[in-house]
Amino acid sequence: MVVTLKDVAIRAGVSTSAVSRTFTEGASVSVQMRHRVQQAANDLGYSPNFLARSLTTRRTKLIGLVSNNFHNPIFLQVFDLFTRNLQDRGLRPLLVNLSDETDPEQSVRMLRQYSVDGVIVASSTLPPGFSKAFRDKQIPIVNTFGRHSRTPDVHVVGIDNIQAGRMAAQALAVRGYRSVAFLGGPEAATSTQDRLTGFTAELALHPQMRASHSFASAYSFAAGRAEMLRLAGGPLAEAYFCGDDVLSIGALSALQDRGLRVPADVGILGLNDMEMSAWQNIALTTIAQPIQPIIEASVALIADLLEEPDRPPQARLFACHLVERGTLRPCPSAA
Amino acid sequence: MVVTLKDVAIRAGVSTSAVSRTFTEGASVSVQMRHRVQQAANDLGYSPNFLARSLTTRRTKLIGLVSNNFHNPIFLQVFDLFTRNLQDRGLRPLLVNLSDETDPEQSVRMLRQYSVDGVIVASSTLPPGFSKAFRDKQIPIVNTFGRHSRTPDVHVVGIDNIQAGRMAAQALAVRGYRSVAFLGGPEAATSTQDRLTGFTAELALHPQMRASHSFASAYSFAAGRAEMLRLAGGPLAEAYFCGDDVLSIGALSALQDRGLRVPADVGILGLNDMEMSAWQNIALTTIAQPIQPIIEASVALIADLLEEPDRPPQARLFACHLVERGTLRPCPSAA
DNA sequence: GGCGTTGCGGCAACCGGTTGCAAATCGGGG
DNA sequence: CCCCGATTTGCAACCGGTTGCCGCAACGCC
Repeated sequence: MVVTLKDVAIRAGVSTSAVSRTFTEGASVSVQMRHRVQQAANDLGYSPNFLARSLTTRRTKLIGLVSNNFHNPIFLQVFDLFTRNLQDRGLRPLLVNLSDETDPEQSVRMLRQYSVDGVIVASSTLPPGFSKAFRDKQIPIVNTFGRHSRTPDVHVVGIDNIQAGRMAAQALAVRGYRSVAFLGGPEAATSTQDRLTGFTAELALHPQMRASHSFASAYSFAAGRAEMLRLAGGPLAEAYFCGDDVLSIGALSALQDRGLRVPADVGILGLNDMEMSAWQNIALTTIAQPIQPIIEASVALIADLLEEPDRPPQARLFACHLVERGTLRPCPSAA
Repeated sequence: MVVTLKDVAIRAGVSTSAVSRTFTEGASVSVQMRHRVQQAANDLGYSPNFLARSLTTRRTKLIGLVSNNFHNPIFLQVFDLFTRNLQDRGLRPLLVNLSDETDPEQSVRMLRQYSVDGVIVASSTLPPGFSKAFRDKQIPIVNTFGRHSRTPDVHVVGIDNIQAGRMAAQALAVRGYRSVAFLGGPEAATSTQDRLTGFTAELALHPQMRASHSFASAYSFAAGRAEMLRLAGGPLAEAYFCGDDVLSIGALSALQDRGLRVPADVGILGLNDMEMSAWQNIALTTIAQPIQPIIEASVALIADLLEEPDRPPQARLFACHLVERGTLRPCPSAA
């Protein structure tokens, strides 16, 4: 049914080694032999079985791509970029949905059973023990969008969330807002904590500003909207730095419901710059994560780790920048 | 380094067959033996290598998940549902990004090289010849969101786009719109063609209605916006049935720019009911595809095909329903 | 012509499992 | 106690490849 190495060998009248070698980069075969084998292989429509090959080479070129957030629209771009970049290097993403119900342990075992060459976790909330399980088995792992740390226990690629928090505070300060607030994502997420830390630290340098904070239950539209509706029951701040774009848009919708105008009555600042934030009927002012460079770096890193697995864990961080649209009042210095 | 079957066999003092059998469903092993082996396996932290196993069983439990649209936000839900449903059945999605640049032929070969048990193509624009390549190799394939046909050459799960087009026309007719238009996706997409066909056919039953149509260059916000901006250069219809939600939102943004109010000045009807359409600051009236049932059925179908590959190709279609929100004027009968 | 290199190709073992078959074991009935 | 059938276990071949090692032939050189 399916054409194997042996079939090709028989048809070409050579040994199986010869066939194997013509399909192996840099193996010692003469041009004539290679030609003859390729002829036979073409006739039969042969192509080598990667899985059988992996048994001896110990390389599957499979990369586990793990995410636990399939609701934030930003992840569509993320998947697009990951798959393209991996494919360009001849690597194949084995997608794992690590939603709340699924047991991390089990995913770890599963990925090992498929002999993945490496794992990319695209999440700002890596389950504890997850990375360790892979390190113990010498499987390269990269945590994209992970937590910044000077001494990470796993390779991290992403942004410095503390710095992003500071940038948000500065953006609000320079626009003359006096009372501001942080509307964060889930309190337990490290990204939320870090952004708040940076935000608060920077505001401490501006004693004239009053700050407060609260948390949404998830990085989602519904959660952002619910939290802003709750806040609108009392006195509002002049501007809100939301933990994420999708939260921001939820908040915008709540404000709109309450008859408040943005940015005239309340300012909103997001973080991520997902595609929808640029939609003209949303026009969210936001702090952009450079997603493309982050993902390119992640894939480059995992590819390097396949060659050199013992490189010590390191955090590779990219700078954010503010994208000015229509949800904060203009910067006086620009005016 | 890595624990193998043989290691377990030695530690338990039994043959490798015995070990293999304790890890095989329904194999003939005594309870004592199973116990003894499991003990040894636990001590060593052994779990079987799926890829090596697949060599003899000819089952990898890998399913190729192919998409060529990573820009339509609806696909985030699609991926979420696919991965969960596949995982629940012990199947693993090997993700393939079949973007414009990538050669379909190559993807086919790649998937064969990884010995996928089956392939799901989540696309309304399956590249020609794609399905044939798999059928020739006896690899089960399901085309989710594929084209309806009474005699499909591949299993299709999705909606009847012609019917959906009719439903759109009815929805506009019953709301008393007299001049309507179809703002479709790319003209070459079968989904676009079918929706237009149904739309036109239904309107033929309403001689008092005037209809026209045009196409956006892609199923994207930018394309929808650009096309509506172009249309707004001339006289507009009273209502537009857009090929897709993301097009609709682009169109909404264009109308807003032109100072037109929806639904007071122009009506917009989408198709898909993606998450963002329900966002209160968008509130798109749209025809909902029952995505969850479609994907559940797709996964169930591919699972069945693994057992019974020769089942003749069939189209499994689900009914759509209208979701009333804020972009069409109310239905007089409801008033 | 003899000899040392060099390059190429085949043999056979191996990667980590599964499985048909036959041998070993066990229990029960006569 | 023996025989028979059912159950359990081990042997060895096999899945589809790769690769270390050795032999062979061709080549260049003296």
